[in-house]
Amino acid sequence: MSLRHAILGFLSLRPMSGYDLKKAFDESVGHFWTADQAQIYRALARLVDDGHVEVRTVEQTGRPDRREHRITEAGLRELDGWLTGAAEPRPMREPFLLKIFFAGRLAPDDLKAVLTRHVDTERRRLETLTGLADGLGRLLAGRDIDLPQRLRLATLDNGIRHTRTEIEWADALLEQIDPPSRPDR
Amino acid sequence: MSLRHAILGFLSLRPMSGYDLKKAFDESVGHFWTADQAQIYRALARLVDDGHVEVRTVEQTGRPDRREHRITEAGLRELDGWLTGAAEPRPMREPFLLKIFFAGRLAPDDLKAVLTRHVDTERRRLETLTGLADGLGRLLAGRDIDLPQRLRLATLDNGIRHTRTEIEWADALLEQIDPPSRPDR
DNA sequence: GACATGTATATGTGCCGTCATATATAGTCG
DNA sequence: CGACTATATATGACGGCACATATACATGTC
Repeated sequence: MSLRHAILGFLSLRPMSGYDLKKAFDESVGHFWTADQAQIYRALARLVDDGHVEVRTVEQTGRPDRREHRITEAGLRELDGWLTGAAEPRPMREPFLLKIFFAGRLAPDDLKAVLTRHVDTERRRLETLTGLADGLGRLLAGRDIDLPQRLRLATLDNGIRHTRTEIEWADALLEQIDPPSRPDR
Repeated sequence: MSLRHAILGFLSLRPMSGYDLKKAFDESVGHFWTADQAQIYRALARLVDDGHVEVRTVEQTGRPDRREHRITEAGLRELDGWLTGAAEPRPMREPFLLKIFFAGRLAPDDLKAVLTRHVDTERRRLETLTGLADGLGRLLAGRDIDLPQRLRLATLDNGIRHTRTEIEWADALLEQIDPPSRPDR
């Protein structure tokens, strides 16, 4: 569902080919959304069928021709409807919490290992995200940041906050199940 | 993928029918995992094929017969492998962040409305979760809580923390884009 | 008496996503 | 020279998941 709307979102910024879109997804929303290449092309075909997008072939020399997709008026209306509309109820699925829910049968050391590995993964993710944020921060330093840019930064901030929360939670849980031994009073 | 493992998790606690499993999903992990009824039956069939689960029909009078599923030794090994194994790289997909990413084209009031509605939704979710936690807290008050129970509470705590984080983030963003007017000095 | 709800299992259909693969050319690296 | 990467689009196969629907009986409600 959302994939088509995401594509409309990108096409509202500028006309793009499927190839462009794949790069745009990976480079700009990659930290919270992944899109499969094959699926992008199929979604584009569907958007054209629905009249939300128009295509024209741009011939190129030395490289394959591009199929440039441009959003239509109907497509813009559809996009705005999605943007302002209610959130489609997304099915929550947290595989890691599922593991924790059933991890009572594990040996304590195995459980600790699972949690420690999780913290490591999340720490690495946090570094990636703060790295991205720092990079953008330096790039934009001084200038006044407009609303669209501010919103893009906000999506990054969201990831950073949730990653920090996840690390804090896992650390707290680790301490709970494996209290650091204390000298008796 | 995870659905079969989640089912193995439940069956490691006690033998269950598909109907039991559906209720177990909705009642105990419903706040972070949803499972479709049809999919549960298909997953069970597959688990039986793979030798991870055994079935026997329990005849009942006055109500339909139950097909009781019991985890096998191979199933337990599979479960433990999943529990201790590396997290399968789950594709991140945050539809709301996608909206925010493209929401720069909205009129400021529409954007504020989207964010405000989101905060409301998350606040309601927070109330649900804290309600659940309080209920469990009262139920377990005084007794000593064993590890499996502690882990189940931890999954709830995870949801509460992330929901709080989401609310804080959205509130901060709202203030950023709509600074409360201040009297001039 | 009709209708809804609970118990219980199962199939059909269609969408979406992932992975593999095909095709064609230009440039780069060892 | 051969292998790999980048540019660019497209299809086939397969699996998971959601939603609708079917069946059957008991009990509770208006």
